[in-house]
Amino acid sequence: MGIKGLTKLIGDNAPRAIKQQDAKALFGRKVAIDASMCIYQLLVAVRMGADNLTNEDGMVTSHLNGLFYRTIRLIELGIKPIFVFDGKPPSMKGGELAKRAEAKKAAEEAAKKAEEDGNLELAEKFARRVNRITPEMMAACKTLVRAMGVPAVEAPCEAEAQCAELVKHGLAYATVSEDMDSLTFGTNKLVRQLWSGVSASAQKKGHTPTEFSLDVLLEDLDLKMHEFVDLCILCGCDYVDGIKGVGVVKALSLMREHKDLAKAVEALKRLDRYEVPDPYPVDALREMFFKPEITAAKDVSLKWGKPDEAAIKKLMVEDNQFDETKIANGIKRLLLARKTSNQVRVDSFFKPKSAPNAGALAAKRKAAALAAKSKGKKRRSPGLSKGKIMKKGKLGNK
DNA sequence: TCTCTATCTATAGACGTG
DNA sequence: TCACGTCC
DNA sequence: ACATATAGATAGAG
Repeated sequence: MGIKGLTKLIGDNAPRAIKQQDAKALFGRKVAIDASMCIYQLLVAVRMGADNLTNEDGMVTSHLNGLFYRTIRLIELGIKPIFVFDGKPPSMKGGELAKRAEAKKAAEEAAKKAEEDGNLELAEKFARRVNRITPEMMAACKTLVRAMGVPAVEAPCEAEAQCAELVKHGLAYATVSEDMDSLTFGTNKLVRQLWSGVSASAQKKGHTPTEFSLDVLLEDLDLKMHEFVDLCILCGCDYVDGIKGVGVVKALSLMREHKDLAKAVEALKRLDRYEVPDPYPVDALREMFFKPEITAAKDVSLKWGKPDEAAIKKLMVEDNQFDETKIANGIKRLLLARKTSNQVRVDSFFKPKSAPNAGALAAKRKAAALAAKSKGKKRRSPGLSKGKIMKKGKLGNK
């Protein structure tokens, strides 16, 4: 998912656009969270052996557990979350890409894909995915966060695109997701791995939230937004496969040369050692990022209210058999934390920490090696302790 | 030899307890 | 503080 | 979604 190799491209060519910082740096900020991604993560991770946690009816509840505690922690950190939920899957992901762009070739393409199991596989995966996370599960998540006094936004289509809309219009400071195509959708700030810096247990693992800045990245890559979107498509995205032999580096140089996806693709087609997906509907692909189906920011209202204690208990304890004492404790924490979150952010308080530049990946590795040797006690960067702790963890697991 | 891509492989949540 | 077991 | 997705490491192509 996302854009193939984009993280590396940014790390190598626009390291200024990447900042590693403590979750505390988001104090007082509103953040638009890609709820589906968050829920997927929880479903994967929270299990007893092979099975998820379930209620007495056998319905999965792993995601509720995580969502409950994560929301509490965010509020405790003074961060104002907005959970944004996916709507219907975009038509282009269902293999209908061609249908919209070149209706004639749709059938042909489907057949071809069945043979070489390119996009079709992706489509199947997507369908399976939708089946596993039931509408009831999503509904329960919305009920929970709303009961906790946190807004839940239902996107008409992709949550990523909706998050970007909220950020573009100042309703949120950043999108929280692991998916790099948030940037392609035009969010100016993207925070990845937020959860690493949120829960007490995750913080120990040494990971830090990473903030990407679109404006800086465009400046340092010397690309206009539309050229950046073209670049992302060329690298391979959710809507079209990449081209074999063309990675981020080649894609960037192609964009530098041609300044235009259509021209770059034409150039590749002329060299017959590249297999360009056919059809390659440039305009329709661009439209997926520039005109995604979203609810306009002006039609979205966000309210952070007082937790509805009874509603939380009904959902968690009565309907899903969570431990009453634990839930009560959580609610207590939530109520207490609300005082903190009502404080106003004072920007001057948050000095730009000159973060250990997450950027130049190669440089980082070198630095780590060097640091290991000299053991100088400069700033204790998360990167340093990370290595240690992770090694320990690895041994412990085995 | 070097740069870039393709391929392989390890890892995965949050909390309380002892 | 860490590693582990449990959460539903 | 541990019957997967991702990122970092490394092998290998050009």
